[in-house]
Amino acid sequence: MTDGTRSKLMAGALTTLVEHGIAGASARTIAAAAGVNQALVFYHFGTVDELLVAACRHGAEQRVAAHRERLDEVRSIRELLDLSRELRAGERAGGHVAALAQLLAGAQTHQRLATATAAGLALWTDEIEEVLLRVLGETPLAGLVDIAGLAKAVSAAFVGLQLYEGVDVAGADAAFGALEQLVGLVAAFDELGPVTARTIRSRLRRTAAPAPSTDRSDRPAGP
Amino acid sequence: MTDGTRSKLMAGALTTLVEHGIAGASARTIAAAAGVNQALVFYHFGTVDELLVAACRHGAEQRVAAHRERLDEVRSIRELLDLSRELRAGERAGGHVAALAQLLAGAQTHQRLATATAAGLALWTDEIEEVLLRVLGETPLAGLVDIAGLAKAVSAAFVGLQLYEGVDVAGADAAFGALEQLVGLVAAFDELGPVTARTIRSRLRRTAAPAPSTDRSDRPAGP
DNA sequence: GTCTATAACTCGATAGAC
DNA sequence: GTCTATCGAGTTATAGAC
Repeated sequence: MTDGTRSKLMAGALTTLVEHGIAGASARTIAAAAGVNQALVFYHFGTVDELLVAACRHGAEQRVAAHRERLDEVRSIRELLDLSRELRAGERAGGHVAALAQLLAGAQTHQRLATATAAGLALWTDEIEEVLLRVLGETPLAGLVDIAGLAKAVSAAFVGLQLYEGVDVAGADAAFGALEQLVGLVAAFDELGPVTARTIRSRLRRTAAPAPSTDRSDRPAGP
Repeated sequence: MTDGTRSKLMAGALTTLVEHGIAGASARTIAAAAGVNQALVFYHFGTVDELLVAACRHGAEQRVAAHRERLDEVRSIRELLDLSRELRAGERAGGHVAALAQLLAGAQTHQRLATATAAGLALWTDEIEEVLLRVLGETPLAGLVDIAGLAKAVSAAFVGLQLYEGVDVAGADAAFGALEQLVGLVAAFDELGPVTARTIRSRLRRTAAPAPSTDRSDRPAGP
């Protein structure tokens, strides 16, 4: 299951993206990382880009599947905070988001990669949306912000923070810290008595944003 | 001022990053975009990487300077929301954040670029931090979250959202929309009577996050 | 399926004329 | 400072032996 030249090449592609970036992801470096002959890239995938597309799909499915159980048992904002810390710690070792970031950078000027990365990211946003709905569903926030949009924002922001961490570790720590404080506030807000929450909710609703949309007209699109 | 081969090359480098990505930013393509001879890249900058470093620095300084006036006159969360919409609209045309995103992707595996992009990003985070301090200073939020960290998070998240927009425009719209609703809530919160705000503040303080740090031990660092 | 060999090309970088 | 010409290395991709 972990073997087979195709799998080795896809895994090699992902590690190459992390170690050499999208600019260094050539058929030769990938094949070297996979421990197979360079010509096999073209035999199995036709082009390097197609290998990257396959690797993106494969990697995203694998990672989401690996975390699904853990995601499904999140029931509160506090637990969500714990999980996000775990995910970040695991990411330091595995570098899966780092690979996605490189693919996303390459996708900006490459139609074929764009649809692939959009699909890969969608796997994450769908999962995150479910969790957010479960966790924020009973919160005053639920009626006031578009949870589906928020899930997308969270995914995209995480990629940006991952890139930032690559050039300024201390800065990224501070950034994550501030966001944790922010989420902690929402949790505290949630833990206020239901009466207080109801009061705040009605007062906010009077002054605040437009009603959240329930549209479903999203998904992929090329540049 | 806009002329001189050096300037043309730096401008050419930035447009090349947007149009061909970091993977396609070669001396030849950059020189073509700048309308000058390929050998001049090496005469003026020694290597392509050094040109990218210079372009990063030049571009960031130029963009921050171009927006400083506008940033300095932001006095409320609502105005901040308006400005962020303007910035995003301008970005669609100019692609300056898109270039930064490509540099950041390249920086993940390139020490020299890492310090340059970290410095470029720091120009933005410093500016954003000032604005956030001015706007959130009197808000209950000020004592509860680290504003410096929040500024870094905002910058990094914006880069991530820019990359996301490159592969899913509708998704990015939804993401930005949700974030606007969220910020709108903070604004509404801010506009509640001071008495209500005080009550909420004290209640939150009891259950919520740790005290914000005032540390200054951040800035650049290589991978 | 996997290997070697190689064609056709682009890359960074330099030498040298002007 | 700017140009042409070019070297050597690395690139995608294919042909053909095994």
